[in-house]
Amino acid sequence: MSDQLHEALEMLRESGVRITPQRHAVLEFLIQSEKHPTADDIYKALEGKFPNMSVATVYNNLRVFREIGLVRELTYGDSSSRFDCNTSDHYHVICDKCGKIVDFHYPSLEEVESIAEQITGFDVSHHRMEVYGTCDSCKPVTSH
Amino acid sequence: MSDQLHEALEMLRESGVRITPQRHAVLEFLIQSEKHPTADDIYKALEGKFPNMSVATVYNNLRVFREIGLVRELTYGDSSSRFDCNTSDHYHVICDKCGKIVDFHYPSLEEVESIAEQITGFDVSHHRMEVYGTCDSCKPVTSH
DNA sequence: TAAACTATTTATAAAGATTATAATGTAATA
DNA sequence: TATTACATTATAATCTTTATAAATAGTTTA
Repeated sequence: MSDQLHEALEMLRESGVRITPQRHAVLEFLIQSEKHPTADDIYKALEGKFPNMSVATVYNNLRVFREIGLVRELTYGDSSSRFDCNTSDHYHVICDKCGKIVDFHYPSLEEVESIAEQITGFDVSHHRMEVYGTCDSCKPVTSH
Repeated sequence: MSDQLHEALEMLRESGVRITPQRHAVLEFLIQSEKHPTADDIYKALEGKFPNMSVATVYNNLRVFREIGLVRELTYGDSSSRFDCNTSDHYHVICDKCGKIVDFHYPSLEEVESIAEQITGFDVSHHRMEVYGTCDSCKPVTSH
């Protein structure tokens, strides 16, 4: 079992949240997934193991995880939210063509936050940023 | 009639798009609106003038405007898209409490784009960024 | 101008994602 | 064990957006 899963389970315990088989499975899938799955991705992936599991269970658990701070919900232009359990600071690069999402580390844009505070008078709490483009596999092949 | 509306109508003409009364009204509302309305906001705002107008018309026209490049569609965490006809480069600061959206000018983060290109191998086309926090009217009153 | 064609609107249905509800099941506690 | 609280399931409901088909209006062409 990965360290990350261990830590996550510990966080659940500390929050007084029961660790049910379904909850464990959703969490495990999220952590081992390199992608950033949608609720439906998770639901489909666990269909084999839990044939009777309800979509509502997936959504409920994702909400619990989000409230505890275990996962981040990513809302892009497309219809459904994606879930990311990598809570370390990072940004995402998203392919316009195939929707692939790649993590991308960059020093946090703290200056933007403080300038926004000065200009707008908001108490700034956080920001989000994504970069869009065409990934390697979607680039047109150059002809010679 | 505002210059911006004039320009927008000109762009529609050049694109060979008919300027119907409904289309004109949607565009006018978008331009005069300081907010960043949802499709439903627009629909409700024009109910008086066009009692028979269909929601589909609002969506259709917003799609047309977007395709021409007259408006930007903003997708945040909440359920529905918002539409912004300010096409000049700017970012948004969003209030976590009341949802207010304030425009905010900041030099474009071109460095981020080029670094993302180098790290990920994507052909980067654009990026998005929003800053979140609490606006002035939603700040708790400090007690002395 | 009349006919033909095209774009647009309307009304409605359908799709898709998410949330709410109620009943059932399961674990924790006294 | 009885009680309570939490979770899951199944299902319905909600909400946003898109699709479809019919009706309408505008444009083009003969």
